[in-house]
Amino acid sequence: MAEPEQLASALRLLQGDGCPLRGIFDEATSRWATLIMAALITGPHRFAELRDRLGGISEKMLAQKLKAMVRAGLVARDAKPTVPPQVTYSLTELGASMAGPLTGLFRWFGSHGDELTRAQRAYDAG
Amino acid sequence: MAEPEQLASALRLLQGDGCPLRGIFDEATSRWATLIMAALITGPHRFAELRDRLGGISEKMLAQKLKAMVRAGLVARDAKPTVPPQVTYSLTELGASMAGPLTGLFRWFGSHGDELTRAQRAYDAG
DNA sequence: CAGCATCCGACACGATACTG
DNA sequence: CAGTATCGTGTCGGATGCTG
Repeated sequence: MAEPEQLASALRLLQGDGCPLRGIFDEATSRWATLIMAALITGPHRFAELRDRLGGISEKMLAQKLKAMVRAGLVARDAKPTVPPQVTYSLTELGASMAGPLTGLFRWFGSHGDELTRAQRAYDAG
Repeated sequence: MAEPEQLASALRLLQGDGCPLRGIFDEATSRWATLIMAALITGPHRFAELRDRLGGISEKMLAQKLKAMVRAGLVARDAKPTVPPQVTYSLTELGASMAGPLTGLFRWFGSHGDELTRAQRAYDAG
């Protein structure tokens, strides 16, 4: 197969033999994290903006996921000490570097969405 | 920002206003699905091979996820009517086309894993 | 060997109410 | 506005045992 060794190493790490990356990977590719990343790719956003842009996420989950992503070094939190508080979230350099591969995935879904839904409908029909 | 329109459409779809793609996206990027895709990128595999390669997945989840991925048209199931049964899973053409963007993500994790764990450790220390 | 059925615990997630 | 606290529930996901 001769995959590039970087991929091979990623695969090995993902097999889960107590590797710490596995947890981070699960978190970073979890349901909301990818969508939050997508929302932040276009630039910094405030808490309420993210909540509105995402569609269906609860404030609890949003706060929780954002905290985890800050912890993973993907997202930067910038809180201005004003009243009312004004908190802005943005991608860190690390997060921005992940954005590239991620938008690849998003674009793929954008262009193959029809095939997916058609395949699924065909399967259900058969 | 001027993101390519394909990405914009993907983002719009992902906002979840009753869009059917959202469900498929959640499924395809769910915990095990990405890992199963990764395992299948290197070629067809049998059930037990996948179970062993994945590390930590239960047979129930594997069967369940494989079925969902077959339904989404990402994976092909080839069952030989022998005794004992011999079932091989492989990527469909659609699945293979998703593999590209996906390996991009995997490679990113392969090369930025250290930064992630370091960032997390630094956060926990602070 | 493949994989379905059943049971059950853990926790992901949402709704609501409350605080600085 | 940006969270935190608390509670309730559904789903995720593992362990075990059984079938073709």
